[in-house]
Amino acid sequence: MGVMYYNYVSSEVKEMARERKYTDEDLFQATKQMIIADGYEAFTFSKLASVLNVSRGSIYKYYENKDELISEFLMYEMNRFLKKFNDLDKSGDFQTQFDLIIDFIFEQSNIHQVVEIIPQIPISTTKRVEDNKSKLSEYYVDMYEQFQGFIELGRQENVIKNHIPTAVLLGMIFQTIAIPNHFGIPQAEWVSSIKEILSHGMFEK
Amino acid sequence: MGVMYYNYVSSEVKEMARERKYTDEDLFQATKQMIIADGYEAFTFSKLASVLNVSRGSIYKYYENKDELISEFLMYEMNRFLKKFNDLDKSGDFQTQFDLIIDFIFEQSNIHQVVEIIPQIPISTTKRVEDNKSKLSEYYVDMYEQFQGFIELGRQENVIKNHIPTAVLLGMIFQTIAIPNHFGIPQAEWVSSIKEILSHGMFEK
DNA sequence: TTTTTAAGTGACACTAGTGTCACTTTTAAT
DNA sequence: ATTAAAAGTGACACTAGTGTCACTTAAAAA
Repeated sequence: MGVMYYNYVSSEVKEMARERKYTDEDLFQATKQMIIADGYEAFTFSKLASVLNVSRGSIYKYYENKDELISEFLMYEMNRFLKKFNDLDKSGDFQTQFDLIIDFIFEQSNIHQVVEIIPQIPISTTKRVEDNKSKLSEYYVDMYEQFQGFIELGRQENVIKNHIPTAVLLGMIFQTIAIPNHFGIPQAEWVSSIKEILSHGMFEK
Repeated sequence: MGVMYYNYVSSEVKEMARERKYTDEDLFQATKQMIIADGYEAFTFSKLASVLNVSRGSIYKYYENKDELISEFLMYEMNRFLKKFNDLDKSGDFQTQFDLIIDFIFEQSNIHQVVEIIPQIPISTTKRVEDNKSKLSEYYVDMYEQFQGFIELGRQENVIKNHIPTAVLLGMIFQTIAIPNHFGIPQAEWVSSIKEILSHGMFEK
């Protein structure tokens, strides 16, 4: 079963005990920063506890270990991403949606670094971690299918070249958001250049 | 300066002592596998020693610590890559070179994961590491300039769109080689699809 | 055969992180 | 005020890795 949070709503709960020093959001936020900065291996309970200004022991009240915490964090992030994605306006034609989706992916650009963590979680001893891992791969398939539908629309409208496999198209779109902008080109120019290349290539016709 | 290797050639050396159990190439090869598989943080002398079937202590004969070993490994890899790159035929027109270079980068696709390690080496206490880090950034600039020259050629021949910044073009080219081919599309189709998108985009004209 | 010397070993003391748990603190309900 | 119970703490025993060093081994040269 799950942990009983301070804001848990249930007729069973008669007492609330003391207030928490940090919310799940605080914890996931800190986790995200740490994982984006230094990756999965460098993440430790010790560092997390010191960022949150709590004792390391208190985190064990909610998560048995690092893998469990990170798998819960990934669930939270994936959920958040998919919810926002589903809220996008799907009514326009392909060109409109293409713009909307590329802009959205750039906005959510760290989802890339987050998703890359999934395969790094080792085979776990605890059920909660294994459950989360299988749910995460479902989410991944869900996301892939959404994007596949989008590509399908492009093919139907004869905007997208039919001989290029969907996997390549989606791979390109997702990978390009991770290009490091070392030279600090302004975001607007950066995004529009990438849209231009994805749409019509680098070459003059 | 440096360590005296078993195959060191010098009039000073009168005796060779025992043969080494592993060459630098063995060591760098193992290091590469480990870093590509699990990243910088997960790399330990303990694991490396057990892969090489030697005692951990013997590695300290050649490298003071992990940072030093990895910085030496990166020097070796960068050197190897740049040498091969310089050997490419630079005589053809832009289209010919474009094909040659994309194919080459795909062949050397793990250079990407290797180069990404550079900024992860922390500020070091030892001179050898700091020297290597500054040499590595020189190599990086060198590499960047080579590719810049290539883009320049494309612009002169009016093949490449002039309004797209070089940083975006190079970023695109380098990033696309890292797209994971999850669905196992045959290499030839994969590469030609990516070339097609880079050159003329995903859209029908 | 003996000597020299680099290569390699494994034990030692050390550090950073883990997971646990008896204990203290805080709060809401009685 | 008292009490129940979750939140939080810090000390403990443990594990995995680090860096060092006196020692053993092997091979080339004398």
